[in-house]
Amino acid sequence: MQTKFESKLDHIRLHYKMWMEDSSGTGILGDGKWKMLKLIEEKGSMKAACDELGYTYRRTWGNLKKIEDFFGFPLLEKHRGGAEGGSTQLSPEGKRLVAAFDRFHADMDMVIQKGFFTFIQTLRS
Amino acid sequence: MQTKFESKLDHIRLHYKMWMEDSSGTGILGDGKWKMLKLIEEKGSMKAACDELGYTYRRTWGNLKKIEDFFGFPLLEKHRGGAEGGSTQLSPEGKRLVAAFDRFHADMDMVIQKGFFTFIQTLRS
DNA sequence: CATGGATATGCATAAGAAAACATATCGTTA
DNA sequence: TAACGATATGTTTTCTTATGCATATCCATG
Repeated sequence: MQTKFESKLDHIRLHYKMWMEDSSGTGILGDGKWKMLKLIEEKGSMKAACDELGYTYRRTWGNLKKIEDFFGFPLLEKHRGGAEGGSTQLSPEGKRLVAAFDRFHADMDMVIQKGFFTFIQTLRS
Repeated sequence: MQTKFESKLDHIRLHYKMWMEDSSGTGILGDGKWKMLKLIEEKGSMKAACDELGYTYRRTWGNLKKIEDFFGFPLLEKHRGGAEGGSTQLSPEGKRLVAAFDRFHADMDMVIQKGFFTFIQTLRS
């Protein structure tokens, strides 16, 4: 055993969250909404996406409204009625936003894991 | 105006949190405890640090206990009694842990800000 | 050896977020 | 044109987590 920390280091798991707020502190985009937007696009439906992620429709609807309220234009194209009851997909802007965050998130995943590895090594030696 | 996003981009602020958990999901170290540990060392007292950060002593005490319970050795050297009532400072292990997290956090601050800048630029062009 | 002020810790309460519940609306299709 | 299923949104309940409160303990110093 090198340092007192040694025996515990393997049991430490890193987590992180990134999110964006407007100047009043309202949450605009974070991991939760990001995943939700992606899944909505995949499923073609808010309800289906909520069911899969285990979120309540009510909450999701409110959260997504915040983003659109902030930007002032829709990120989602929602349709009501029809045989399927309705459907939802990303607007072109929604797609752009998600794609940008995809990239950002992928980059950060990489550097943060690397930084964490260094952190653990520091405590080890 | 280049894209629909343009007028809002200046009002978006990035936030992030990093924290570590043990395998049962108990929070070990994160921004809150990290800042608290640093301030305790600076002030030489848990109470003084809590007052400055606006945290309740009760909560802080409980949070710090979790870390020490996880590691199984003290990160703080606490002293009760005396003219000053008591005092607290970091143990050598506490200092090591804080120093390692300092470095980690500084590195991440840099890359995340850089990544965020790129994210905004992506939406701008 | 009495005092003061910080540490130590249980417990009761309040605040805030999420879940649950309830209903209305919409519009395509059978 | 009746019905179905998803979107839309207000209201209530639940739960987690922080806060507040109370009280005990400790011990260098005057």
